Amino acid sequence: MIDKHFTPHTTQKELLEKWESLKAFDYDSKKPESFYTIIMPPPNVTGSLHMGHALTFTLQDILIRSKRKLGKNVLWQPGTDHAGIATQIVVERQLSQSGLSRFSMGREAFVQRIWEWKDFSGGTINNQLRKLGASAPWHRDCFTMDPAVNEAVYQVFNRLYKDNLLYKSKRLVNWNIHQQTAISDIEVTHKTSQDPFYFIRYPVVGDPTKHITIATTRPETMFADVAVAVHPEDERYQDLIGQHVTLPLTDRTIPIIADEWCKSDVGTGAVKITPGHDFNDYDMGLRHNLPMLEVIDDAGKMIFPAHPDIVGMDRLKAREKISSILEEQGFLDHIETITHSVPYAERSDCVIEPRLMDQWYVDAPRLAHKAIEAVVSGQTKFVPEYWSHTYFEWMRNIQPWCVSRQIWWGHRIPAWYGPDGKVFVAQNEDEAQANAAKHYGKQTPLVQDPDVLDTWFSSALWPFVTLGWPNKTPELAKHYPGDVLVTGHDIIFFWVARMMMMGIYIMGDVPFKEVYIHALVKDEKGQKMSKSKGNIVDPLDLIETYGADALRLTLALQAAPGRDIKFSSSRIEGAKHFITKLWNAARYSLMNHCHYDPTFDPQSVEHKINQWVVGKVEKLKRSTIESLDSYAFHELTHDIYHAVWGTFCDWYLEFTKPLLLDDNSPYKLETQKTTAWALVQFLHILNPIIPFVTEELWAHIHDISGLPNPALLSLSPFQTNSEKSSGEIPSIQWVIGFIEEIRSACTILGIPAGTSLRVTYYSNDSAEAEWINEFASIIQKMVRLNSLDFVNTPNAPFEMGSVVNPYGLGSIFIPLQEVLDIEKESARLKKEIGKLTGEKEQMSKKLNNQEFLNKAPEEVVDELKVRFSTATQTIQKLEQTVARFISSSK
RNA sequence: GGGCGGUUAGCUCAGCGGGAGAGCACUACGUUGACAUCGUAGGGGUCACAGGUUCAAUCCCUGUACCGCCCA
Repeated sequence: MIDKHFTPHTTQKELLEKWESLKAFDYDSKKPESFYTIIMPPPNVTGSLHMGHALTFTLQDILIRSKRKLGKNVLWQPGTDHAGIATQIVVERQLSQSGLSRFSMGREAFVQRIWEWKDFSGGTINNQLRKLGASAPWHRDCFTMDPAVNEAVYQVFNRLYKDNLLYKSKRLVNWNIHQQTAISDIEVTHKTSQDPFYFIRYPVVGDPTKHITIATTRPETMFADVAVAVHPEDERYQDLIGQHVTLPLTDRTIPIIADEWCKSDVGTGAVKITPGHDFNDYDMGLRHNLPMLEVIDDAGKMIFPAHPDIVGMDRLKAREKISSILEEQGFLDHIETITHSVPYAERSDCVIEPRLMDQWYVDAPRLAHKAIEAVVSGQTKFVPEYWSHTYFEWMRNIQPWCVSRQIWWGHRIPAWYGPDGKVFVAQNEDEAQANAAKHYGKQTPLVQDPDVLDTWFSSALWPFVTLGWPNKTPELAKHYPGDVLVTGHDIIFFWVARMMMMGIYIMGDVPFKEVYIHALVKDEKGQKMSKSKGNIVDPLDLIETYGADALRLTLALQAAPGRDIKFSSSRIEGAKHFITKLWNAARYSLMNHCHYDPTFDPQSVEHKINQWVVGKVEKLKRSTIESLDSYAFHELTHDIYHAVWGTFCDWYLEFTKPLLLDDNSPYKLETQKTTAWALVQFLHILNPIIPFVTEELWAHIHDISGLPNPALLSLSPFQTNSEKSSGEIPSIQWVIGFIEEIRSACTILGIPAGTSLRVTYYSNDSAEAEWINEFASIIQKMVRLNSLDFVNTPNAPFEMGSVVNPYGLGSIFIPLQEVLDIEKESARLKKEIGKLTGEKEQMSKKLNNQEFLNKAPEEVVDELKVRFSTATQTIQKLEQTVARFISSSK
């Protein structure tokens, strides 16, 4: 017999080893020609598993395991990402502890150091995913910095360059001072902040009595001012537009210009224009053909032509200093406090400094066009659909994508420069040299661009480079486009959009047919989990404490579209209890020799209770597949949860106890086989969600049933019997209601548990007579009755101290003599009458409404009529009883 | 400022045109030969507010309030 409790630890360990040694989930392209593909969004190679990973990979694994069991040749392509800046930051921090920096080490040694770190910690996350139960073909693992991927990245870079979709340009970029690199728009976050708002007087040229007062949060950048702008309709400044002002502390004069962008109600309505250090000003500078000046260097320090007193200072320190200089010299009008938003670098938490620089850009607006079309036309669908709005919103306003990064960890840009700065973009250095020789007419030394590519550049190619592109591999032919990309909404811009653009550009087809966007995992209070808040829940701790199955089940139960998951321990405890329940149901079945017979035909069963459970299980199997196809993970899991706990454990197993205990029952063997069959079906359905415990039980069932060692449950096909849908079995539903009715009455009346009950059912309905007769022993057992009789008359007699409970077409009669508390019973009946009367009134209102009868569908009207008459009869019966109580007690 | 989502039982959330649901928590009873990580039953909700559409609205539409997220 199997143990009393499921022990996740041992099972997980054993099964992981078994799956590994059997190469259970390895990919074989020769398998059936019906494919199912998910490309794993690659996690950071040196990262470790967090709750977001746990959710996304659990959902993907549920899809993959389900499709595998439904007979598809599945490919769940694993892989990891080099995560340029993030990884470099980690290694730089390690170095700084021993007083080193990347600059002191030099590029080659530093990159070598990162590779060492990658080799050391690189397997971690994949191993953690294995612990979660992820059934990926790990032998196909890919890394974004693999030589093959590097080749592909270079090829795409070259192709984009030749097609004029990639170019180098001097523009304003988001400069990360700490990392000394440019970053893209979406790596910048804006934080609301309260800061001083400086009002500064700029004297008007030619009229010493006049000045224009501008307001700014960044006075230190004034030395790069090239204009003052006002709104063209701002009445205060009409006479000044076109005139010039002297830039305080300098002898430069700059024009006053008019531009619609200016907001008259912010500050004084006049704003200084610094195209070299502000994005809005940069755009205005282009519109008005203004020069662009710089006063801050790449380390955030002030440079010439700033005031000599602040040159060399950090820009934030310089701000205070220049404010006091302005005040001394009488230019500072006053200072207010303003609430505004300040751009920060997401990863290093420092204020972004917009700077003018040469960077490589991908012409995203041109690539976006087809990527938008693909979603409009439905080639790629978002689930839930509304996320497409977010996608469209971003794609339609997309800016050129800055892809160069001034860091060392990543794909070095395949561009080489000649002595005169002429650029040679090539697949490799040899090719660049050859081109240079052709260009210069002789061998010429070249220098490779020092920058690397944005990590997302390689991630964007992931859906096809992992399949072998640019080689024409069988995998590429079979698995592109993939079926679905599963990810969180925070990643739509990063992954989805870029994969779409690159997939369509390179492959001529979308990278996936559907994008399933799931929620984010938050803490118990709904706050984002973060290290600084200290509210991180570690999925590995949860696996340790509750088991991987419990974690997976918890996440799946809560994965309703559009809602974030608030994670709490009470939830995962509930999931663990479910697993225990399943385990015990199996244990009980095996104790009762419910041996599994693979040749058993569930459609052949004769006992109604067996027919009933077969019908329920078949229905569950069908709904499971439907839920899966619509990514309704929570629906799927809830359905199974209630089928196992409610239908199977609470009713079926209790119902069949008398059949199993009676050695003479002609239905004993059938019931044993049905029980085992149902259990095995549950294991099949549950396997994709909770793979460990189901696999373990599957082995036990085969073992105890005397069957040979079976194939893994995870690899055993799951079949549905869609055409044979067993109809409802009305008798069982009736009996369940009957039992509930008696139990409820007993509890409400406070009947002591041990009271011996002799129940009689009064009805003149022949079907009900049959059902009572058929299920008498089962009912007696489940409600613990001493006897259950049937009398073929519609009305139960009135007897003082007895309960008469209307049920079905008749009445349940329970003599209680001295045990019954008349007061309680009257109260119970009156409450019931009140409730029913309310319902009845509402129904009669509808039934008296001619328009309802005319316009409502027939079945709705019919159903209401039935409910109305039932309620009417029940009320009548209840009122009779109450009336008798009253008359008897007088 | 623009966009998206949310407001349903004490808590966390399903449902989304025709009888208000689940899990957890709570109360009472219960060691009936799988399970106390359990069983049985019970209490608890003008489905944010105001209009509208409809025979019928928690569900659709409009507006208001509050909460959250994204973008500028």
